[in-house]
Amino acid sequence: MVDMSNVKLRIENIVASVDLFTQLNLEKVIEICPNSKYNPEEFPGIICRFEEPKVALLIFSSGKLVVTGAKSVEDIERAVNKLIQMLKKIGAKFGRAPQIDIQNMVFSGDIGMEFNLDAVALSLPNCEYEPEQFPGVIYRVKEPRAVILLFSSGKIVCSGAKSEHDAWEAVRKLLRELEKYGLIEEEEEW
Amino acid sequence: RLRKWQSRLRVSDAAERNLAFALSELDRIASQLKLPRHVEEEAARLYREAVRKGLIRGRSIESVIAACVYASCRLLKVPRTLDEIADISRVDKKEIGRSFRFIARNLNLTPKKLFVKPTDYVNKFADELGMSERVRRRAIAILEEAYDRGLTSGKSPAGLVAAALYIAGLLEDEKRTQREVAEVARVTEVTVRNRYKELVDKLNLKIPV
DNA sequence: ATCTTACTTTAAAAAGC
DNA sequence: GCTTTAAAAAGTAAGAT
Repeated sequence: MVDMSNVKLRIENIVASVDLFTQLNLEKVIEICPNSKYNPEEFPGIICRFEEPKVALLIFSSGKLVVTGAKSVEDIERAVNKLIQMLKKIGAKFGRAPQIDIQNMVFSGDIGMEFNLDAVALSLPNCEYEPEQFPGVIYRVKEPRAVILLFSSGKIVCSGAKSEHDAWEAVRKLLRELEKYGLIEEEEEW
Repeated sequence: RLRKWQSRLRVSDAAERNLAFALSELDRIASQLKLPRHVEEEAARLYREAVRKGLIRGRSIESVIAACVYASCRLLKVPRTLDEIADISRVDKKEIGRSFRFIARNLNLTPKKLFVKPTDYVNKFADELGMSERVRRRAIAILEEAYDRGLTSGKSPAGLVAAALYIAGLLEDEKRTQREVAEVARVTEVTVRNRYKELVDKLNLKIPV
């Protein structure tokens, strides 16, 4: 069993796609969104920012949304409900509850140990390490699908997971591989 | 029947034209960088393999050729910075880097195969700076100790070599300015300075004043 | 020289080019 | 493929002071 007791993960960002099941007139929507931007020439959606909960929303005429920057699923639900209340004042009708799908979760974390990334890159299969271009090792986990960036400090970034459980599973797989190739116990002998 | 034949001819025509363009671009880069023939040949081989595996889709021929040149240099241990290649390519460094990582992933060019010893970069930069064998040895010794002390992970190899040569130059009385080493290594003076500070501090190097 | 700001990498969706 | 959005990691870069 891989020891995960010293491993930490902290959620940094959640991205969700949402369907409100209502067509929207973006020209009208702009006027009720305080800090928003809408340039159909460069991007087809309204870019709107909420301060509470602190998220950014991309609003499309199809009634679909992308909500980013949230630190919890609850933040996303609150943001969507807040937007719905605003849209109701502008006359939008909602026949059914919005559908919210978590698409991506980004975590920052710490494995609690330093790494010699040259050694990791030499023995860990299917990893990328180009220190001239980026300081971390890039490791792709197939199942659950996620990508982990591993830095020499032992700090990590895990993205692509659709749940916290998947993120932990992905990190567990990375640790199993690191252990399998003898990259875990180092410390003194670099 | 005839139509099918013609379309096949057209397809092979386009493929040949693309290959001819790619190889002429490769020739141009190889001659400007004065690359040895075997490096150019390996780059051509990598490019044909990339085409065979359909890795060009969604990427420009020029970025893939530049990426193959860089990969070939790495595989054959002929030190060249990505910046040098980007200088003479129409594609920017970022795009070449992306294509390079993409073909490396798909042609099984592992970090191990692509690894170029810092020693090779020491010699390349020292050649350009006209520095002695004594300075090179000293720089390599500094780099080895830095590696053993865990000071190199995640850092730019070019920046580390530049700083090591700068320090070795000071220690062996063959000084080169930070600006000079930064220029050949294609990093900024600030990077040389940062690596220099860390190496001198953590390896307790005594720099003559 | 040092500071601040910004960009490199990862993931994913939205509608349209 | 690209466009836009958010956020972290650690390194490097650029422009200002």
